[in-house]
Amino acid sequence: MVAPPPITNTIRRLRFDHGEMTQQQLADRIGVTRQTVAAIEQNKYSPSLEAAFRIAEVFGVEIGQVFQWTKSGS
Amino acid sequence: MVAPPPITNTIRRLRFDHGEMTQQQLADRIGVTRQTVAAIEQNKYSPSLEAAFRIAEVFGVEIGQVFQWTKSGS
DNA sequence: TTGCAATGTTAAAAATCTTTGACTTTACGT
DNA sequence: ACGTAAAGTCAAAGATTTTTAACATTGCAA
Repeated sequence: MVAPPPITNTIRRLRFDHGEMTQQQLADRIGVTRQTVAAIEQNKYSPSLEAAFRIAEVFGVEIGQVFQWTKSGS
Repeated sequence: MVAPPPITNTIRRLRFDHGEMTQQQLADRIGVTRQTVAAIEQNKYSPSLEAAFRIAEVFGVEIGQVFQWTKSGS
């Protein structure tokens, strides 16, 4: 599949709302690479559930406040 | 898959709390196969973020009420 | 202007998730 | 006992996510 995921996110805003955290710093805290954070921010693909949990934890919010799923189709 | 994921879930309970929904019925509603639901229920692996969103929607709860992430050692 | 940190981007390989198909087991009703 | 639905399990193939490594672009400060 080459279609972008129907899931958007507010990671970029959350990073800057939290001390202008860089992609690298976020990547280090959630245990993925800088490129992975960049790709997720740009909705190239949506992360694993575990990565999503870690990101939400870093920012102290619920997963739903980081990722927005637009129930398309159906 | 080499190690079980540090994410557990309450799908089995939720299915039975919602009219004894079968794995097949849940699978149909979230767009995956029966084997995938079975594997997730048994924590063989954790699902994609999109699958997690769909499951939570079926049961009308937040992702955090379906999946529990135990922030273990990292 | 030059240098540097942050970010954007790509390709290939690795890891993980999902499907398909088949077979087994369990539980329940007749 | 038999038939059936639901669930457990497995292997191989397919799809998606992540890593690794490299190079390009942007913005800002000295």
